[in-house]
Amino acid sequence: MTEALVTAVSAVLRDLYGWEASPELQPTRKEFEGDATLVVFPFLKLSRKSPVETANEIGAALLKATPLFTRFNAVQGFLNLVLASDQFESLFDALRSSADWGCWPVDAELPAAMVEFSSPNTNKPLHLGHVRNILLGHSLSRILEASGRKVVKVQIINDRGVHICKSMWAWQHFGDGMTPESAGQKGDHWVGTFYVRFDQEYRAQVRELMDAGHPEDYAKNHAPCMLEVQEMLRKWEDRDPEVRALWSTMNEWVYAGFNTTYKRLGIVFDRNYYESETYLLGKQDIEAGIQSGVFYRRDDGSVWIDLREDGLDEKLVLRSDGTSVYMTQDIGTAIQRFKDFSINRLTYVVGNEQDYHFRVLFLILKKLGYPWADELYHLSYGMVDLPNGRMKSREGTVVDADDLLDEMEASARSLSEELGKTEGLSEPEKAKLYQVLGHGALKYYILKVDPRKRMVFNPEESIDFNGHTGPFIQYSHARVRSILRKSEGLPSSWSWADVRLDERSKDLIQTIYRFPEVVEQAARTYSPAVVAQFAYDVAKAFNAFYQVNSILNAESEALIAFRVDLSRATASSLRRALDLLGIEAPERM
RNA sequence: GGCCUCGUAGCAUAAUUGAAUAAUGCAUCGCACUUCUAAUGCGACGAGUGCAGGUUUGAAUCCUGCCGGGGCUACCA
Repeated sequence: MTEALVTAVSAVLRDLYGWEASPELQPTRKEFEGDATLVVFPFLKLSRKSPVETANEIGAALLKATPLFTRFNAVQGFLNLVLASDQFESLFDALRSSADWGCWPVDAELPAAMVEFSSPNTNKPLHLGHVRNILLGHSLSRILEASGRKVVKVQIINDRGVHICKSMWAWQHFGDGMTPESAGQKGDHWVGTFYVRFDQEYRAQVRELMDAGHPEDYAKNHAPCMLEVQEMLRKWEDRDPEVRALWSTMNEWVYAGFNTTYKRLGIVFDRNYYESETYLLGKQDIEAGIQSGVFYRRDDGSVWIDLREDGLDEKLVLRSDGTSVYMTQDIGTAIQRFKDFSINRLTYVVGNEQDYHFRVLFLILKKLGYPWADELYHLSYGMVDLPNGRMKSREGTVVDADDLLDEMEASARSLSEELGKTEGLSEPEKAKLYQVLGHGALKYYILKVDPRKRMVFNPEESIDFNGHTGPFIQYSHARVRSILRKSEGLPSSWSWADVRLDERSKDLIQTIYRFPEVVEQAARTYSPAVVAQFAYDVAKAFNAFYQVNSILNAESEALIAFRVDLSRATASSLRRALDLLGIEAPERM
């Protein structure tokens, strides 16, 4: 709803009842006549009349006060207002006057917003869970940019610790000196096989020790391979050149693999943080915090914070031997980031199993007195389940990201060829199209769900191209573009004097008009799902319009020109909305 | 045990953060292509929102209890 409507309605409410708050106008449900609806229940105590009488009273006053409305009807406590046709005309004038309707100009003065996402470990390839994380992080970044912020995208790579030492140990023993190239494997997958190989070896050794009569605890702590891995970790920390060399070689393999997947998904980071460089951060901040009384040291030397007054527990921030825990490092890294960049906001895209961690982290930073602590946000997304339950690596049900993308592209190919839609395209064009469609299906399937909710990933539904899906929206876009291509050279001038709006056109205009509010809401609620819903609404509204209105064969030249303009606005809104989701909009499909 | 979270048609998701007869898609059944891409549109069928109370003019949304799923509860997060 436009400003004008809201101000007109509030003026009348002030006159009538002395009501000062801003009224809530909502779109009228389709089953009633009207475009905007005012809920009148809140005014009953002031009007001291029945809901219908009150609605009629307000409606009559509005008609008298403003030309914005032509009619109204009162149904129970709902006042349905019919907008004057010229209101839709000005909506359309507004939305097509802007070259990028829906995107707010970037405020260069404002510090950037940082978004951390993906943040993988370097011991195994990316899987479906990372995919949700990555898609959310990327889309959120785009949405924040569209809402007028500069954005800094970062990931923190967990490149050190026992996990990578396990892979290193296994490669030393079973790798035969082979590299991803010589093995013909993607680097992250290659390293991942050694992580798995280590686990097999470890379990065998534990079993052996137990068979020799040792208790389970002992066996787990004394398996030779595990002792060697721990020794390797110690050497890593002592910067042993040999260990460090192998470590960086294997991590490089992994990064090459990750980068291939990121590139495929269209993901770019502005800055990578590596734990090997940040894991010592935070200790000084803890010391400082002890001085200021935020933390306290126990007799054994460990350092804690007492959050019981805040409804949480006591939390360790430094071990008794002086080494860090994750919290220590996260405190230091957050502080570091505000030094590294001119930012005033930091969002972590991390699964909801870490809700507690982030509550504590943010609270600690607040207590340490950082003014930006209020601008930290944990976009806590739900786990991705498969139709038969949770992904379990031990049961081999983990969905690999690369495999998934392959399957999506293959499905797009077979479906498109079955429909015979790709005649005349070169093979590279086809490959590109199938990638765009397959990824579009996957991305939309994941992003249309509220990030906070746990979701079920059904492989069969995810490759669906009909209904509430990415390809449906892409298809709608392609159809509009096809019409626009054919409209080239036709007369393009028209005026409102020659055009009267039908209901479908009004719906379409009203839908597209919401774009800026949608972006604002998506940014405010950190929810790409809001944009996903909008894109679907636009596609549906256009298809409904298209079904009953001929565009290129409309009755008059003016009407053709108008409808072409409306189609153009539709296409660009669709393209931009999809772009905010990280989805490409093909010209034809 | 404590804390956090979720429970909406057969399935998957919505519901502008408290408003109208709970929306959309899939599935099922039916209708519409000599017309700008039918990967489309239109219609039918299908839930009263886990259960029981409460607050409110009004509750899927808020409160209480119970049932059920998930997460966290380590000097790992």
